[in-house]
Amino acid sequence: MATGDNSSEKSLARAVSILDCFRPEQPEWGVSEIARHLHLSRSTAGRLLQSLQAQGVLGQNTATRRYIMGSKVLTWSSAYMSQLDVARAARAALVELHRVTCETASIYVREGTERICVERIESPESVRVVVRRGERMPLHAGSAGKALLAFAPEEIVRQVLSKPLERMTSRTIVVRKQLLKELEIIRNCGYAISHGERFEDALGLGAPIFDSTGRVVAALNVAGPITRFTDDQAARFTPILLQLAAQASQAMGYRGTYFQSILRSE
Amino acid sequence: MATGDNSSEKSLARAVSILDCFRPEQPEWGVSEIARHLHLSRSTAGRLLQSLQAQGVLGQNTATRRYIMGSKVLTWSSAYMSQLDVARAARAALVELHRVTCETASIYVREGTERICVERIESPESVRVVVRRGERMPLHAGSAGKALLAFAPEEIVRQVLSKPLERMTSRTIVVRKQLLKELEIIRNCGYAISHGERFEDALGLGAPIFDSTGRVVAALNVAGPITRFTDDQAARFTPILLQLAAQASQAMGYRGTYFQSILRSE
DNA sequence: TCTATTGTCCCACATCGTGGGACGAAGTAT
DNA sequence: ATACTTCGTCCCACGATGTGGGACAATAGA
Repeated sequence: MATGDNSSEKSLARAVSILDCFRPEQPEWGVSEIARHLHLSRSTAGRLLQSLQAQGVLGQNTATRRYIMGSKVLTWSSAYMSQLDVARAARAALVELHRVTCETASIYVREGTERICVERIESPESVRVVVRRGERMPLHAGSAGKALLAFAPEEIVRQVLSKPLERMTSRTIVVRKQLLKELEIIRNCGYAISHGERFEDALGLGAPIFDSTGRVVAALNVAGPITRFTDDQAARFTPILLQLAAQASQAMGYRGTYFQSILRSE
Repeated sequence: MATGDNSSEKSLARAVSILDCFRPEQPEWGVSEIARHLHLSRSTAGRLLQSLQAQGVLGQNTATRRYIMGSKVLTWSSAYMSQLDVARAARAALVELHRVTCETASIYVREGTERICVERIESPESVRVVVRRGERMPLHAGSAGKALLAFAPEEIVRQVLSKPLERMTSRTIVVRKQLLKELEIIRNCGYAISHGERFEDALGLGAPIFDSTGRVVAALNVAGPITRFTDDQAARFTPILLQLAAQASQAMGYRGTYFQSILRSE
């Protein structure tokens, strides 16, 4: 997956792997640095970087001559977002969830056996859960991940279980049987709760968003530090979360009665 | 600018122009469609699209075989954002501005003689100002644009004035002298106001954010439909906007007294 | 049903990308 | 200050790599 040499275009593949080097942890790269990192000659690395800059994909710190991401990728990502109508449909719910809870609220979609944060509003508090748009996380850890997994096709659950469940914190569920039981509970409750399974010391709530065909297309999530986001708070927010997930599902064209049956039984 | 054939890499340039086709207005493309649009042979277009998909840059609607943006661009854009520490420093201000006003709040940075929306929280209302991350707009129209321009280097002002000022709405300032006078006023007030200059029927407020060297690095903006966002409201929100711009500037390392002098004189 | 258009595959050709090496500039240690 | 390393860029000959035409089956539309 790291070196997908499946494609024929070599220079293109290299350009992509160059772009992949630019990450929040290290947003700036020099020519030789890239060359070393990707085992390229400096000529090649330099020329590719120049080309990418000429195309506006990369920018350059004129002082240090080091390269940084360019603003073009923002435009691309907005194209991605608009095609993902989940994000559009769920945005109102996201804003409302954030307004009510004042905690970090986010939306995840599943891609294969991972989930990706496609939108998020962070808590204004200085101690908060931080997630970045585009960040990938596992499905088995964290409320949003479990919510996605609980309603995913069986095939996906099988794939997730076929590999060892990576431990993210001391409370991550790593026992297969326990995870399956948890997914069952989630299907009954309509939401998932995570006590520090993904981030130590954080509590998270997650609920599925369905589309018109009844498939899960996303998970709505809110998470905060346990010092502030207590179980009492979580209990208060749960019906709101479900209400908003129902509303977002409706916006996606969902006409089923899953949420009604859950909310009635509460 | 459309066909930057400055770069040597041909396939790379083509790949980039393919990616540029994916826009919110048309997020899905077929092979032949792309080939026609960019005057490529179907073989070439198809192969490039396949490669881009293999790299994870594009996705594919398996039913229609048409291509869409892939989630990788989200990761790239988060690298761009993190390198832009403006966004980080100003996020708290953005959230607060949105919370207080319940209108669409956004952050713009200048790039050449344009501005780009790098972050935004949309109003939960159904009638609202809509801007997309990565969207480019002119500097002379709209509150955030004028705020950026008012504090930009003279060279930039000259460049903006050297071309005709494009009319975006009936109220856009298109007379050079009038724009210069407006910029003067903005420097005195510390903020810019736009009555439908960029979007017809919208009112916007914009304030500059400075960094440690005293240069403007961004503009903080809030905008809403005039039916709801009246002049009275604007007057109430102005000191808050200035306060938040001051706070964001401080987070960027600004130690000047510009905002104090403005806020004192109010 | 027939027809037009789609996406994919194959292949010969030459264009385009490649890496080695040389160069001056900038930074670092002595 | 000098010597040394490391930086980004440039040049160039070689050949790997990307190219477009055409054929193909599959699909969509009439």
